[in-house]
Amino acid sequence: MARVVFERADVIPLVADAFRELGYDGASMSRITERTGLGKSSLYHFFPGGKEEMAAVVLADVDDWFERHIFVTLREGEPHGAIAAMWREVDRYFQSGGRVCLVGAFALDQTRDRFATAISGYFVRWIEALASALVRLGRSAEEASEQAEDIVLGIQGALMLSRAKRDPASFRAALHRMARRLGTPHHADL
Amino acid sequence: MARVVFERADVIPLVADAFRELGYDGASMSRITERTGLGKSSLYHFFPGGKEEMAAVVLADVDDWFERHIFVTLREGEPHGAIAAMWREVDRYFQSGGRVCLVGAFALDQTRDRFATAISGYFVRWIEALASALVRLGRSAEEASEQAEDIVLGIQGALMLSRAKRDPASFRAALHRMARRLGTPHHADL
DNA sequence: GCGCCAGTGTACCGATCGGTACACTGGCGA
DNA sequence: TCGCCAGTGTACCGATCGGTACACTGGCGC
Repeated sequence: MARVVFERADVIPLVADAFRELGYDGASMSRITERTGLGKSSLYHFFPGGKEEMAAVVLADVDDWFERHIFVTLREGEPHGAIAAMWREVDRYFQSGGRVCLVGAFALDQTRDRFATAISGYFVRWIEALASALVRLGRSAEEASEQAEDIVLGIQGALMLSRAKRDPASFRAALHRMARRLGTPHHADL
Repeated sequence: MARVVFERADVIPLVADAFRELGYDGASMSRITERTGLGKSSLYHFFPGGKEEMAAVVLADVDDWFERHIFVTLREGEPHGAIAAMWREVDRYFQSGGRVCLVGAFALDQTRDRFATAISGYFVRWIEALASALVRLGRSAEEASEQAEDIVLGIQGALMLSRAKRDPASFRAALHRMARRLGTPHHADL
């Protein structure tokens, strides 16, 4: 009787998808169970703290992904290349508009208050990292941080709008326009 | 014994606030009850269809507000004035970043699927109305609709970001930058 | 002055919520 | 080979979910 056995690292992305698509309140234990294929006992084995711990871990995992794939490069890499890489990674991570931002989703309702520092930290660090790359490109600190904020806010808005219109393709188009507006090189095929 | 008696029109904005702040799933009947001050019986009296009808009515009410205060003017008014009015009304409606967009909140999770046409219609009509004003300003149809999409998406993103950062003031700042980017006159004091 | 009915409060329904208890299975290290 | 323990399934808990039933109140139209 071949039984499927998971370990924690396998489970996190599955739980993340459930929260991302359903929201914190919409993701009931039974729905998480359905989507992940794990029973409640397995879920509570990995996350003794229950739903709240699941969400916290998932949030930290998302943050870690962005930190490693985008923020670090933005802070330390060659700015033009780092920004071009950001466009690529953002498009990839959000599956060209097929996926919404978990952090953004949590930010909108009262869930924000449970995870306030994680949520604001994610956005603040993204903006600061991007601004630092822009500063290294010669822009003033003020201009850089305004532009960085506009980009991050634009990505979130583009995700929401493409989902609202059921038009994932509009996400990529918006990404292209933002890249052009920023005035840094980017891959035409993104 | 002075008892408070509501009528339907009074109740809609109260229910709207509950959904806006809690999301569809987060807004349980008991929480709607607390926030509105109405008992369940009164709520079901006004909305026999329950939660789903409440959300549908509230969505239609928001749509109607934007249609009357923003979209109509955008479609038919003098373009510069109409766009300037849009900035003002948007800032007012969203209480300078103190309030999130109900339609956007519903768009992110599975709630979108319940109210798909209402949600996409709201954004599509906003974008088209704004684009029409820009066309009347002499911009090409393509340029106008791209710029309109960027503005609407930017407003949504700015709302989300200001809430995530707990920094309502950043919403106004983002609004100002968008207005400047659009290149149409707007009130400096918004 | 009286009847109607919009609006309300209270009590209740079965279903689902998040969470716990506990017995079990099977692969891996000693 | 055997014991341990990470991982699992099943059954259950009280609380809360969305929704219903029904009696009541009081202002407005006649």
